[in-house]
Amino acid sequence: MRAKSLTEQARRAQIVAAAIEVLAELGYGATSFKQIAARAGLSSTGLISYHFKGKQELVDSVYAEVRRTFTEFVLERMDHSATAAGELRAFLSANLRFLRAHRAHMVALAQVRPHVSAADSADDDHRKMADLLRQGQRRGEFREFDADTVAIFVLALRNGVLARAGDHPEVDLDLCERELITVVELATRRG
Amino acid sequence: MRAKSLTEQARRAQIVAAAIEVLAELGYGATSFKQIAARAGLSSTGLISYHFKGKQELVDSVYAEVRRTFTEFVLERMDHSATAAGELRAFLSANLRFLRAHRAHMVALAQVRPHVSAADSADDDHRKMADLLRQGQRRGEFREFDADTVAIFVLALRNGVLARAGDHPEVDLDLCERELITVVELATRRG
Amino acid sequence: MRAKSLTEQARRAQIVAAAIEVLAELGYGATSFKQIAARAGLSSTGLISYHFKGKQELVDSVYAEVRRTFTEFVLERMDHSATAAGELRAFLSANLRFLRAHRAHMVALAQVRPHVSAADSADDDHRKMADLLRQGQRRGEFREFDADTVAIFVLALRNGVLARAGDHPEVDLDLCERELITVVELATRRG
Amino acid sequence: MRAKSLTEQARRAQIVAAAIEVLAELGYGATSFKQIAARAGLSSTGLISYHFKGKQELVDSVYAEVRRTFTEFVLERMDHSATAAGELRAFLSANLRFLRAHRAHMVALAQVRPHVSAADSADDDHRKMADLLRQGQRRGEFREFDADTVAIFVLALRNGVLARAGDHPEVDLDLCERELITVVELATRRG
DNA sequence: CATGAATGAGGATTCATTCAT
DNA sequence: TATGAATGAATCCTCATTCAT
Repeated sequence: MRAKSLTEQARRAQIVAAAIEVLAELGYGATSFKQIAARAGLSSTGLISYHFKGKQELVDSVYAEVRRTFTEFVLERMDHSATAAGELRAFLSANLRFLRAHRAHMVALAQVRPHVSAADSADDDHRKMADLLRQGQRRGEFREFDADTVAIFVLALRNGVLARAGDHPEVDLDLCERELITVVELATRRG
Repeated sequence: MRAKSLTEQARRAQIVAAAIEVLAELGYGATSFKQIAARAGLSSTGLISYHFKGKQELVDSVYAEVRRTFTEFVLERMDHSATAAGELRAFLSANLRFLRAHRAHMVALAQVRPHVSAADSADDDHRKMADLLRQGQRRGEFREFDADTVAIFVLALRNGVLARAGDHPEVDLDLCERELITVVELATRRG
Repeated sequence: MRAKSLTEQARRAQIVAAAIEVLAELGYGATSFKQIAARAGLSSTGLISYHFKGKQELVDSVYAEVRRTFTEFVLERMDHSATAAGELRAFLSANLRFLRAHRAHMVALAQVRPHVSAADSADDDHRKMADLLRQGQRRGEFREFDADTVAIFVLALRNGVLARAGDHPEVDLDLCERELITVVELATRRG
Repeated sequence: MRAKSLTEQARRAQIVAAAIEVLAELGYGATSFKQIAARAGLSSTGLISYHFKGKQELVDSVYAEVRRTFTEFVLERMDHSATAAGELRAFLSANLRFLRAHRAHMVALAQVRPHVSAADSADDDHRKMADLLRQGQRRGEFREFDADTVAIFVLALRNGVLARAGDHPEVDLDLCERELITVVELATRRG
């Protein structure tokens, strides 16, 4: 595993970026190396194979890149000082804002997720969310519930809203954000 | 649109059933006529083309069949006499039980949905759910919220749970069902 | 080689008629058993295979039928009593009239000719035409020319006009007929 | 519409040449990518699809190539300085000589013409011929006739002779050429 | 590094034909 | 005889990948 040169890194990033755009526009099934190469302004699909061992590595790279961008975006907007409830709220907020800022990433993520080989890193999300919920329970902010199960719910809400909003541009994201926060609060708070 | 003979219907059903299995096991991308024919014990992919005008018709038929099975299953278990809250509860219950009874159908549905040509019948679901919620609001069972938005949430919960449980067999569906009902009740009830 | 029953004959005729229509409308390449069966109101392509040993026999039958109809039509309108020049004129006339009366047959003939297996019966035409020309020469009606070569020309004119008129409905067949007769007369007459 | 590299051009030319040979030998119906690839010494039909967007583009390319060769051949042998009658004679001459020099092209042309997508360029031929005839009439070389109709005849003669000679190698092309020129002259000249 | 030509497996689909009923 | 279901070869085409330059 040699270190990647700068050019190498730049090319990979360029290809991944193009792949994200194509995935968002055409969907996974229609996303071929040809399309990606065209979008990236490359003159040969061979270059993609040169930089990525195979389609799978490209898919995984796309996934990793979207995740990285997403995580960074969310982390910047999380409220770390405060309560678990506050963090949860911030998390949901950040997600909806990410959709507004990077819709293509969001759609590409949905397209790519079923084909990612990596030990499902959606599990990471799940674990972190469950931990946050448990923390809130220990602090007495949240009622008693099975944290793993409710973690599924919270992430399901997140994913579902993103999916719906991705397909239906008419969805009012501000309204959605407020209602989502309300719903999650009602569902989790103590008393 | 001629009537289909009995044999015809049987073959189509057999092919659709095989397609559902293959979709559930291999995913949409790997579901070729070859795979389906093999699974169905057919000697030629030509036979699929003989019974279905094209891949799209097969995909749509799979979707329709899963939907039919699903709707029937859910309807049998719905509580029509009672309150909107009761109906909502019954709906969620039925969904989880369907997953237990017909896991392959559920997974195939997820695989097939993005490729269905029919005017997105996910919108049907949405509309019905929103109507149910509005009815509950008029009857004073539910608090004030934007019904269309919360409909997104309820269906998102349903879809997310099914997806998660589809991938993670260790999920305790009974527990999941109870928590889900609790969460939705907390999120929607008045007061 | 058993004699064909009446039903058999009728069925064959029906299939051939349907084939002629399809050939005229869709061209040879798009003329499949499926199309023919549909046109003939048959419920199975198998029936075609049952009545014709293979596609080739059907093609040949179509050719034979069109030829038969055509020859009969032309013969009825030929002027047998008179001069060779008169016969030639009558032949050309009859051809153009046949096009008007049976355009589908004419087009189907053109479609089918390249695929007919029969020892090219276009040669028959050629031989007969050359004979007629030679007869005219012997009688002193026609100038000296190589009859076989000019036979090619006369038939070429016939075929070309039919082809053109088949494709271009705006062609004035009356005008065409007059000019054609004039041209052939100028080209063949003595002196 | 990017410029084609030299290799690209060469391959395309090679494939087109192979297609012409196959078309001439087997006819349109039997001319598959497989046959063409085999004839061209290619290891895969995929290569044809790589160089041509589809079968239609290949067919059109074959047509264009044959047309190009043909036009070039004829133009080189046309007598531009002289009378309309002279030009007409030169045109007919050149056509017959082309058949001798490039029989395969000629046969392939006939095979391919019905499947060419281009706005029927046989109409071009027709228009040019009619113009030539009208010019001759204005100059007093030709008798009065309907130029559009006689243009059909001239081209019909050309096509018919080529077709006949294509199928029947025993046709004496020299004789044919002389007779053809005589016939056309008799049919068109004034007085 | 980058190019673009080449490869061959695999895709859906159409077709004439066969066969049991 | 007639039906319609079944067959398997053949069609064009797309794809990821490889390789010489």
